[in-house]
Amino acid sequence: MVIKVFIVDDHYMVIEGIRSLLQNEKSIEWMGHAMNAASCLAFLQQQQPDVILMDINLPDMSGIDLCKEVKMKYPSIHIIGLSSFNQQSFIQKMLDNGASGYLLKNATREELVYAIKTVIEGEIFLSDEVELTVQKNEDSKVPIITRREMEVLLLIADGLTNNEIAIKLFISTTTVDTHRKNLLAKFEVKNTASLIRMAAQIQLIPFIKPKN
Amino acid sequence: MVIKVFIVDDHYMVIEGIRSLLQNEKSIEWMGHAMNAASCLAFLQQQQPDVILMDINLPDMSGIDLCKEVKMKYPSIHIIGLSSFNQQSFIQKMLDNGASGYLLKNATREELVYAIKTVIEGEIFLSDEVELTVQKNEDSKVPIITRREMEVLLLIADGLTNNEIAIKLFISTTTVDTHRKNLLAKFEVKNTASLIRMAAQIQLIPFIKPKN
DNA sequence: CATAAAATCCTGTTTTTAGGGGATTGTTTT
DNA sequence: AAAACAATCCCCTAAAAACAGGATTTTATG
Repeated sequence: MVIKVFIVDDHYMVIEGIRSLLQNEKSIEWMGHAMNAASCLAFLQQQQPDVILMDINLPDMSGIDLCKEVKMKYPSIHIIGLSSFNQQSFIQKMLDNGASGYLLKNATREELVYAIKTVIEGEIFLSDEVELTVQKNEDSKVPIITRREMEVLLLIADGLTNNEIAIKLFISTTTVDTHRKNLLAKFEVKNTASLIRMAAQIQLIPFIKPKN
Repeated sequence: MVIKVFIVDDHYMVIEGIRSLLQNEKSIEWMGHAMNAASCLAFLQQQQPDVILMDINLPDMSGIDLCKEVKMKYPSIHIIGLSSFNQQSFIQKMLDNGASGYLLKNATREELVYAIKTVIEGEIFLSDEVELTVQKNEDSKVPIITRREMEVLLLIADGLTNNEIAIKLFISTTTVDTHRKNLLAKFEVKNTASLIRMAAQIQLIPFIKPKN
């Protein structure tokens, strides 16, 4: 049985690289590619692959969200996350959203083929380096914050003081301070600098700074 | 005349992708690849290509520094920067260090070939999108900070206070405060939160937090 | 060698955060 | 219905950062 593979990545060179790596594999059929989430979903309405290799960073939607949506609509498709970074937070989220594996972009042909064959069997595949990270950073879990805390976090990142945030949200400064304290506690950091850094790294803070 | 091309990238899939894209180009000869700066430099001691496609993010040394070193030792080699991100700061630094062009990883075969042929002529090649960014973000210029300011910035991002930084760097707390003031001024922000956010977004702060 | 830039240090004041305690009202969730 | 959570508010203290306005020494660089 031939395994039908589809890829979603916004880097043409990566698509081409994977295609090239797979072209001599008789047991794998290349179905094509999409360069964003929208065209991926459009493609899936026509045909369904067995495995999707999905980049984490897409222009229109994060791979994490796309993964969730695809698994909801087509539960039988196996998804392998794909990215350059060995970021435990992303890997965890992908797996939580139904992904069957995670592959780094410096993987070899052998790893790639093995990953596809593993997830088809219903098993989980993780790159060697990824597994190490998952074990190593087991303690550094992504904090669960509330909606209000998120609002406050974003305003802190925008450079507002507690007082300015209070005015903006029509609440007392002491309330803002409490939210801030909770954020520091949940992120297990002791000041704003570390808080913003962590939040930026796990991509809680959007890149484009909205003008007020 | 055949153009000899070499590539330095730590992502196997990108190497394979470029190789695949170039394999039918008769005017281009594939010399091979390196997956880090060290093996690139080792290779150059044996043979010299005409063009090097160089990733910005390498495991052992930044592409920006490697670019400088290569151009110093082998001025006749043309270097094209390669990365996933359309980051004006990196592009500028690469060009300052002697690169002849900058290509995004979502470039097509045509762009890739055109880029190689352009830089061989001694001209500068920039991806279309890159050129747009260079123009678009002309106002939001990347601040030029000194080495010491960079050290302080990283320690701030690590969550250290001025006093802790002072102890670490064997300088006075007031000096750290001055560096901090200069950082705020150069980034045109008014507090630490905005500073760290901006620094994280232009990728001045490394992802993997070094353990002290 | 002269000038500019970088790195160092200082004295203040004001504002903002961090840390330690609370407490009350709703809203989920079990 | 009780427990857990979210969101709101309060007091107090100490530490840290931001703001202002200096100065000196070292290190590059034309």
